[in-house]
Amino acid sequence: MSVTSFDVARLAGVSQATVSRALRDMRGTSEATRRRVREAARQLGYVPRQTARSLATSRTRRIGVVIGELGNPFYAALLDPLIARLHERGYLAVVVHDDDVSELDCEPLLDGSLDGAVLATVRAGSAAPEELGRRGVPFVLVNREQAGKWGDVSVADNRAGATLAAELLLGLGHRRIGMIGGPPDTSTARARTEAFRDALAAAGVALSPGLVVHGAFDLATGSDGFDRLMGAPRPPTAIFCANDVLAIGALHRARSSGVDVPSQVSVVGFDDIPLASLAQIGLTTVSADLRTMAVTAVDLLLERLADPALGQRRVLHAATLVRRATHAAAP
Amino acid sequence: MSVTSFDVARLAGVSQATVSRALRDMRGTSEATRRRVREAARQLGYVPRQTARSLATSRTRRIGVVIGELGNPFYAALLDPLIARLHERGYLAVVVHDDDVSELDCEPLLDGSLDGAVLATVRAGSAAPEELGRRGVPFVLVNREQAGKWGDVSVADNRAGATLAAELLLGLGHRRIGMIGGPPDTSTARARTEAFRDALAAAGVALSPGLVVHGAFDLATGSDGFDRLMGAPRPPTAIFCANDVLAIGALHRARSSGVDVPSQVSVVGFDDIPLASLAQIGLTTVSADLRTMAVTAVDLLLERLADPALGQRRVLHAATLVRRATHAAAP
DNA sequence: GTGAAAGCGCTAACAT
DNA sequence: ATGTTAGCGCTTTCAC
Repeated sequence: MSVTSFDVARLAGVSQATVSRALRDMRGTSEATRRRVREAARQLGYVPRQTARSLATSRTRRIGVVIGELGNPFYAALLDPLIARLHERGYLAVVVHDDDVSELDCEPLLDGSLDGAVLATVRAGSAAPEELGRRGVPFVLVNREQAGKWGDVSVADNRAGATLAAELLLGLGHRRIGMIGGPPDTSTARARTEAFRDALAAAGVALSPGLVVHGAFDLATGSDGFDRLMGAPRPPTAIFCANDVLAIGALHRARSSGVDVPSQVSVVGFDDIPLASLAQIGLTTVSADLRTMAVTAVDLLLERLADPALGQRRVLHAATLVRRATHAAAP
Repeated sequence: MSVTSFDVARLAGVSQATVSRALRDMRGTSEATRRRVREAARQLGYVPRQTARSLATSRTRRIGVVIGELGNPFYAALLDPLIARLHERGYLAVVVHDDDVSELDCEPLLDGSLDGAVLATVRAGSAAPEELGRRGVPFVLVNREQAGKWGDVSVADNRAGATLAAELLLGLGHRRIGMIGGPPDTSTARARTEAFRDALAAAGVALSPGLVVHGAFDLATGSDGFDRLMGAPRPPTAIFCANDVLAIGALHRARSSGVDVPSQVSVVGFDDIPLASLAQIGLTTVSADLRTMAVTAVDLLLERLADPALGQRRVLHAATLVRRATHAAAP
């Protein structure tokens, strides 16, 4: 078929094994033969077959990235630095689409075609971490986490972040506060909702059940949630959204229904995705530093590949408040 | 190491070859043994090694997707349906990052680890198409194209789209019109700019060189371009942007510099990325139907894998005008 | 420093 | 219908 290391060997007048060694600059090959081999390889346009190499070494230099719909700007914002970092460190990203509703098919992660995996969409009931752990596939959880004895973790300090949001709104004099939460089986939605509720409670403010809605982390949930909250008998003067996508959905509906933000109602998000900083949006939000979170996840995983004996690690990224244009004092 | 088809064979009391056949439901295996083999495989948690399979068959069920920074919402909007479609058809996407400035490293596309490639970022001088073509790696160009004797093509009808934009603005009475173009070595920027210029000329309106700026397809170029155009001695009353990202950058600057769109200046984009339809943006643009373009690209490629003798094909997707809130009659 | 040879775990052609 | 055997194209001992 196409050109193999045997062809290169023949042209260079050496054995196939020497070609293999020379091309990988292994010690135990003279500079002279290296040059001859390299020249022969160049002449023939030889590219080592990765599949053969993988079969022989059990390493593929490919990492699986399990992530949701990229139409969701949050996932796009997360995937970007993941891919960039993997690329920098000499790995290719194999994207495994997880629609976040049907159970993930783990087989592509277990068939030996990957050196490890980055899981960005685990839920409370996800089987993948347990499955990968038992089979010895190294992985890291990013963004969302799940208790378990395997896998490193790189997540935002969601509790601290939600507390910052609560303190901002309380400081602005808000007392009737609503929340648009995410899926309760995600660690992010859970931690953010609970910490926000706790922080309000600490100030003697209740997060009234009638002013809390839940749904998927998407624009529609944000829009509909905004409607529901503002349609309540006594609507809130501020809304905390469990992530930016929800918040942007809420702002969308605010605009189309003639509610002014922030004079009538404040809106605060979480994540600080790139969209949030667009002039037209100017969302006040909690920054989780997505880029650092992603880079850390990749680094944790690659360190583990280098040293499988490493203990389980969990990196919590500090959250900071980003004040833009969607918050104001309570009316 | 881990469990192989030999282990399954031993447990099921058959030969390894029979395991291979049974698990793939090949004709020439009795239903009884299939059941036994499947049961043994289940018991052992056997997953066929993809690398071994690939080495034996020269097929990997993986497609490379060469694409730019996903921080750019256009690429995210394009990658989403590409991945989804590949997934639907049983393929995994291996994302090969192309930073759009340094020369792409083709090796991952040539090392036999991919059945084919989708190229989304070709430029006039890109070597990849020629390289892949010569080596017999099937590929498809999506979004941007390049002349050449290999590879199928799935692109928008950029000329027709730009003509629609010109007609819209002319119809609104604009005569002093500016343009923010993209990189001149991309087929999209080129076709859109030229067709726009031609359409204006046909109406006796000149696209004055002083009112045309070029740059990368990013927000910064849109912002800076807007500044430059509006700072001209006689600023335009309408600006056509070669894509939505540029247009959103322009809108961003318009807002922060107190220029009202569309009463003072109209802005029209191209692509209709999801962002364009956000209420806060409401960009009037030309829809290229990204999703269909992506799905078509994948289908063209997979058809070619099934039948390599197929002639070269080029699918042009109709462009339509999407009227939102950034266009108005000339002041 | 280099060559010979034995795998890696499958698929597929060839027997039976 | 099933077993035997020969690859696929590398990496990696083990000799020399």
